[in-house]
Amino acid sequence: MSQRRKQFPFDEFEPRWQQHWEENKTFHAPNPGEQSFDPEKPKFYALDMFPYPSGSGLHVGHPEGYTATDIISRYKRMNGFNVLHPMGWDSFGLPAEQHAIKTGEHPRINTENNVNNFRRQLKSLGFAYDWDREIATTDPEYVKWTQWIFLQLYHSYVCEETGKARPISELEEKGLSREEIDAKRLAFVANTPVNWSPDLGTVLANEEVEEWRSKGHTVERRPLRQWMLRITAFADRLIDDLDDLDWPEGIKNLQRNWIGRSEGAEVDFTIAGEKVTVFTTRPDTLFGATYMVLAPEHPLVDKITTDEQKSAVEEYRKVCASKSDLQRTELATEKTGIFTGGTAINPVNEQEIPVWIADYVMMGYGTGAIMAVPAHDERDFEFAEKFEIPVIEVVKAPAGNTDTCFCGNGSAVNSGFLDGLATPEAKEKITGWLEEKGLGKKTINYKLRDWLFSRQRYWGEPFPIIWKDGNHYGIDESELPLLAPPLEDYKPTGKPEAILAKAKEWVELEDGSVRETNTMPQWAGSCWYYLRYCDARNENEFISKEAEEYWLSGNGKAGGVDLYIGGTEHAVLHLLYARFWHKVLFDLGYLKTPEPFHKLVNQGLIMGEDGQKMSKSRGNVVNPDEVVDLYGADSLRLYEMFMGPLEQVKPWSMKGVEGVYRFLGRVWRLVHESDQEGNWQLRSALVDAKPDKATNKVVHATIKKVGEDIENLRFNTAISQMMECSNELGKLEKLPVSSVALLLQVLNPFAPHITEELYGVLKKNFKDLPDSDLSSQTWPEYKEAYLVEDEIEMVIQVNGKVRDRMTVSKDAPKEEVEKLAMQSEKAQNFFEGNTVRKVIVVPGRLVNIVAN
RNA sequence: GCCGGUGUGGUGGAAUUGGUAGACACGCGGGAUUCAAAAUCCCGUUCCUUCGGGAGUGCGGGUUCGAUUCCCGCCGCCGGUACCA
Repeated sequence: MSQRRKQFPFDEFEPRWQQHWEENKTFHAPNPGEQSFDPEKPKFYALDMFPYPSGSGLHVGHPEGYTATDIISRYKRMNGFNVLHPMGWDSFGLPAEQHAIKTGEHPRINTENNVNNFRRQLKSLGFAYDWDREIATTDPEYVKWTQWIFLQLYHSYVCEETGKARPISELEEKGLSREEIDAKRLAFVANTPVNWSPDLGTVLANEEVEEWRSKGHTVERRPLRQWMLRITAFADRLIDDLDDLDWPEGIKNLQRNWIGRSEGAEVDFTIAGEKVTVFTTRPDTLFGATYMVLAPEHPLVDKITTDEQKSAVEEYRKVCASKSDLQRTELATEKTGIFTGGTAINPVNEQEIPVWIADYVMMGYGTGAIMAVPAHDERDFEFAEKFEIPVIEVVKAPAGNTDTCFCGNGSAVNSGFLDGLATPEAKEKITGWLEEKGLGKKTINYKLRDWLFSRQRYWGEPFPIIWKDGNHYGIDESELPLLAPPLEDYKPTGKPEAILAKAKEWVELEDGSVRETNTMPQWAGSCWYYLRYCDARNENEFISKEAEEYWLSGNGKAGGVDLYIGGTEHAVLHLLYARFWHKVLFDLGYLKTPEPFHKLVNQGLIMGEDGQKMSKSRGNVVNPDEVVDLYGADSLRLYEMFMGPLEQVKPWSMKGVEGVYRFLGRVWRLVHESDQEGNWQLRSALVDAKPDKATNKVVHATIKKVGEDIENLRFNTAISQMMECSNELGKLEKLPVSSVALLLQVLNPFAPHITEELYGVLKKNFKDLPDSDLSSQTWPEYKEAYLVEDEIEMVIQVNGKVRDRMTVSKDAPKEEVEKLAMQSEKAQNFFEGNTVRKVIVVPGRLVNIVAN
């Protein structure tokens, strides 16, 4: 292939056009206040999930989503929108730090090298980014505002009445004590069991544990003093507001499940005179509770265990403690547990039931204790079977149900005053009864935990916090950004102590106070980057009011980003965290929309040519540089979009790239032909003449379809339509220039280089064409009149099977169409001798003759 | 187990307010051009067939004049998630 002559000189003109766009700032999006800003223009904000600039550079998965937003952006621009289409770098991260550990070199250097490589690669693909807005989360100016937003969280609490974030100063005015205030902050310090990874030298958020475990790192639980963000205070809003977003239903569900809201009741049992509260979603089954289970770690276990059970209980607790959470769930093929010897009193009927401990009850969810109703809970049922505990039916299943353990809604039985009530009513009644007697209350539980926000790493934003006399204080805004000092040695301390503790001079301040040494997780920067793009160079605010109002206006929609494209891997973490921060800033009055991203689209993974996930170890990774080198940027862009539907998983194929490359070659040869020496010259078939009917039809059908397909993100079918169009134009002996120009114009968002180049050739030779680049022309309008045909082909079916075809006038009345169909000899062969029962005429499509 | 997605030629895929299944490409076969090749252009390409036709969109039913599309019941694959009480 490398020996082969190129079908068109992409290596010459692609870099030239890229330079042209850069020098002319063609894709600069003016902000309010700029001279070229036009307040009349509607805005469109198309956002890509910014990449982590890894050392290995871009792979072909990156440009999939980027090309999609690029096509939309160019298309919207041509339709008169002021388009915000930015790019930046999520540049904090562990690999740069590990590089620093190995080399002793500051991670900033490695990060910058990687960013430079990524930028070079992206520019070589001709994306219409406004590079004036480029940001990196590691830039000191960016860190400044990340820390500033943290301080907003630190200085805020959630008002219980309104559920909204409010400034801490309100609590001070009310005269709350330091402790009381600290207990309400959105950013707070907690001494809780955390996920500590010795070999990573840091703690992890619950959400991150699985990812790192799967990469082979160990994670253990231990209590540590950590910074947390009170995301649980926003749980309901994070669920409810999903309804207003145009997101894939699957992603919304993932978030709902992650937050895991469940309504139920807390019920107080009594064990040895002590109150023990359990959480249940089925308070209506209280009469069927035949035993109780505590989590092995439950603090009451020691107290209630009888002497004869003591050693067995100790033994069991030890086994549980040695298992990680993962093993505990993975090995859960069979229920295990131990009787404590103690009993609990069921508040509803004063009955004594045995108390067990078992590892299927988790200390971290609900209250760490459950009432077990084996008749109506599969886990309890399995456990009761194994340990021969009585099973009492308290919910009558609807007729016909054959479940051995019925867990659905039915009507209450064996339940005293609840008998006969349907499950929902029974729930309500028993909850009311419990509340009346002071034995329990209605509660909502969430799986979502508060966000563990501190890390012990070097390459992250330091907390803008100092400690004095055991209290923490936010530093003054004027001291931002607070950057970490360079270190001699970036190795983790090995202890659960942050690396920054090594920088004694930086940590210890003159007045005796010390700096917080933890840093923020990588998520911090990506929580608000879409805001910064709107006003990337603002030195006084994280975003100006004017920029915010213009770019992030939802225009009636919940979120200001009009289109956000990226991978599913961020379905929960990034998208949940960013929504959380956005809501805090919204409550505090800095933002006008309650949600960040109105429309979200997930691009499907691009697999290797072998159908496997691309990975270095499999050796099936395709580097875009290689593709650009062989076929050019336009071919890569076009192929990425032609592969299949954007959201679908699909395998890479170099043969497929060659296919679209050949198509672009044919487009090139609509305008050029080769002379004797093999040089390209203007094609002699090109004429400055009016197109005929058929040509107009295909060209205008293409304008229509491509426009509609872009709006619906169906790029693959848009491209096949353009292929058909160019195939048709290629057959013409006299090719009207205006038709070629129209094809180039609709192809431009997909393949911007070759189309601009060819249009440049055309306009030089045909002076009637508009004298400007395609990128500054408006999207062409199609003429409906060209699309309709006078004569149409209709199918003749007999009993639903195609037997013949006929050509009729488009205005032919039904009766005439039917008559013509009945006259078809081919059709007659199939219904001869049978009775014609009816004839169905679908105008413009077919006639079906039903006969038997 | 639960949630979401998906199943169409040798391959990627197209077609859904129910109306010609396989658009557009890839691959393959044949031809033109060439000393030859590459590139290019043209033709063919779901399967079976006694050449009349018949079958066909994961499988089995149903609704309908007509189902890839709607309904019921299964199966496979991909992704996520899991003793959450």
